[in-house]
Amino acid sequence: MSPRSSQQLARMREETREKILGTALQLFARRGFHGASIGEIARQAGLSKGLAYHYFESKQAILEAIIEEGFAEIERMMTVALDVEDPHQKLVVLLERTFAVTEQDSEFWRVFTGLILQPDIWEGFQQRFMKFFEGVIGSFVDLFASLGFEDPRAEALLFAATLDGIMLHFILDQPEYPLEQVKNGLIRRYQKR
Amino acid sequence: MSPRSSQQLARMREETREKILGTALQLFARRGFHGASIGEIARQAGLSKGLAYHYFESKQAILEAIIEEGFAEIERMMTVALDVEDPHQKLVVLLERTFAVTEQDSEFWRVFTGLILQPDIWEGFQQRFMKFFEGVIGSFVDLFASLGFEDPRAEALLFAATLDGIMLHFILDQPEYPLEQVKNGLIRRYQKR
Amino acid sequence: MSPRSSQQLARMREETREKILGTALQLFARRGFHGASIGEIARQAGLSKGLAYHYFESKQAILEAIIEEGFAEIERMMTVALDVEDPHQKLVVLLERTFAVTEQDSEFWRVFTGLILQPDIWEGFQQRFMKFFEGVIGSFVDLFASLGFEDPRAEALLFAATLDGIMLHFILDQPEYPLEQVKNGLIRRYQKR
Amino acid sequence: MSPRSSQQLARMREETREKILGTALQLFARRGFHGASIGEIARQAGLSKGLAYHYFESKQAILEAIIEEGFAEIERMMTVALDVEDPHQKLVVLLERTFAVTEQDSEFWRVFTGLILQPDIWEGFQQRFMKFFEGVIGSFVDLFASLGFEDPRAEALLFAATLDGIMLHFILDQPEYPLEQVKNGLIRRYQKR
DNA sequence: TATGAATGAGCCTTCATTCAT
DNA sequence: CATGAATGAAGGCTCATTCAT
Repeated sequence: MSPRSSQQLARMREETREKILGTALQLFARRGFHGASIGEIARQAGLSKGLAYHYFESKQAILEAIIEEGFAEIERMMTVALDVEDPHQKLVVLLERTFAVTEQDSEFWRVFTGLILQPDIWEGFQQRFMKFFEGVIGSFVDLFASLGFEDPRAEALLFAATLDGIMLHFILDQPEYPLEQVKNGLIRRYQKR
Repeated sequence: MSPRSSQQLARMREETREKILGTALQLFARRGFHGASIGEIARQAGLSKGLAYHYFESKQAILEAIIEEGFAEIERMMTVALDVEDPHQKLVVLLERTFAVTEQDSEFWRVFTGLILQPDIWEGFQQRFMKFFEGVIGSFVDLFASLGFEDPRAEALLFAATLDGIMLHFILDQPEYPLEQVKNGLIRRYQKR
Repeated sequence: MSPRSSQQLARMREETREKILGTALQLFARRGFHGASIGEIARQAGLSKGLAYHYFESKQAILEAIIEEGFAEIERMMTVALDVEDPHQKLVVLLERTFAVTEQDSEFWRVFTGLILQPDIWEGFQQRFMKFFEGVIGSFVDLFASLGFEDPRAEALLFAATLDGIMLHFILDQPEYPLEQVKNGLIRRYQKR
Repeated sequence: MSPRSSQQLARMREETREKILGTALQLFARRGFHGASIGEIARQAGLSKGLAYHYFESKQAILEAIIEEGFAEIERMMTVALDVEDPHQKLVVLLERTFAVTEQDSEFWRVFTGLILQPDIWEGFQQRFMKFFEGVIGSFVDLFASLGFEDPRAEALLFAATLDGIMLHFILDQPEYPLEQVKNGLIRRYQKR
């Protein structure tokens, strides 16, 4: 009733929500969306199935929230790179941020990549993220243009593919993958010029 | 032994088998392994659920057959690249074959990538393919060594990531993705030296 | 913890559980374990198939619960006989109890005997009951020893066989079988001495 | 075409028939009627499913043939006992024959006992065998009457129960069960008088 | 907010049986 | 006589979702 207790309540709600989301992310990553069950998510999150449905109206809604929050964090982390003026510096910051995100949210990327590969599920998300990807490619093109590349679009596509390929390999090899070494290799490649 | 001409029988069996495998590939690609049902596969392949089980002992076995056949074809297509002596030429042939395989079997790659991302299902396949991937990376390292790279291992990792990233992007954008342009960009990059 | 009165809940659970077990016992008795289906059990018990699986994790588990509960009751009923000191009196009490159990739980005995005859299913239960049977035979041997039989082991085996044979015949002929008359015949046989 | 070859053919038919029946008996004994499948029977008998259906029109028919043949053999073996005049001698021969049959056809008895316990399947057989059982009990009554028992019917029931109980125990303990010892115990019991 | 009983559809799989050859 | 491809009906089991409390 008091503002204090309602604040506490809101915090608890938020904690439960995050608990569900975190557990679901783990299980989606391990078994895929169809392979993970709400029952297991609830049990592992330490709450009842019914309660899970108080927080999310469906399994699909849980997935949507995961993707939404994942992208919110990614955008948060990447905005830093946009402020850098010097193109060489910008590329370095961009790489550093990208690798940091990759490393930090590897479970999210696993789910996200799996999702994107499944037309049936991805369909509902597609439109929401189209602009995002186009924006990324666009800023890559601008970057490589200002770095003086002959064919900045081709280079941007290669660059994007390389980043996603690294992410994929990192997800799969996880603790063994030499992310740092690969990052430095990339930085060197674009500094040499 | 058999009252039916055994040749005719074998052909029928092979046709039905391929029909099941092809349909399953499509549906696994569209909905993922867990999302696709044997019922739908059978219906779309024009046969009864029971018959599908006459040909494959489980859903898992269908997936295994798909992966097995897919890799058989890939190995068939890639062996050509191994015969080329000149390193620059070899890299070009390698790229050409890789892109051809990517284009030809994009549905297979979609399923395969989705599979690799799902620890639960992948587990059973892992061992079978470990050697294959290690072999690929190994031959990439050799190639870049003979091309005179300072750190051929780092370059090989980047190269592999780039190829897989391109494959991923191609799968996702399919008819729009400028595969040819990207391929030429890559060839140019390694020819400049 | 629970929003429902937990007492009420426990009672409901127990009632549903017993309903399932009772119906399953009937159907296992009528059609055998493999011949009875969960669907039919559920329908006849007035609940959904899904709910049956909420209470028991498998058909096998239902059977196990039936056997477990059956034996619990039998042990409860037979312990009385153990307290009797005088051997003649003990044998009479033993017979009386045995025949009472036979009559009361004839459906259970039908299922149990069917089970014991099917190596595939019985396998999983064997160990659990070995000690029980050995104990029974052992106490029969002691009894006939204290009754002064020359070869108490041989007599115990015959006695056990007779009891099980009577049980079998009673199960099969049910309302017509002259259980009382047979019991008296047995008592007379061992009193004559 | 020649009488010789048609005889051969008949013998082959008979052999195949017996092969199916024998294999089915084994599997029914191990898994029960519902638990054994025609597919497994055919495979284990070394022939095709289709061929099995040339010999028996249904799974039920196989079971019927097993029971029919089993009883034919039992009747064949038991007729010897009927010729004996002296009651004491007759009882001994009867016991010896019974135990021989038990030992020789234990798999059959396992199936038969399991069958008799399952009202649903047994129903169809009941009438066919009612006379047989009544006849057996009747001859037991006569026997014990001529042996001078006060209540020959009660003794006959006990005797029958003992025999069936021994059979049950023998089936279950198989190689360990001291059949010989038990048989001698029984003979002694009835000789003492 | 929180629980867990309850449902019903659907999934993988098995199997008795039929039939073209 | 003999084969095995083919079917269709269950059967055991799972699971997203709802709902009374």
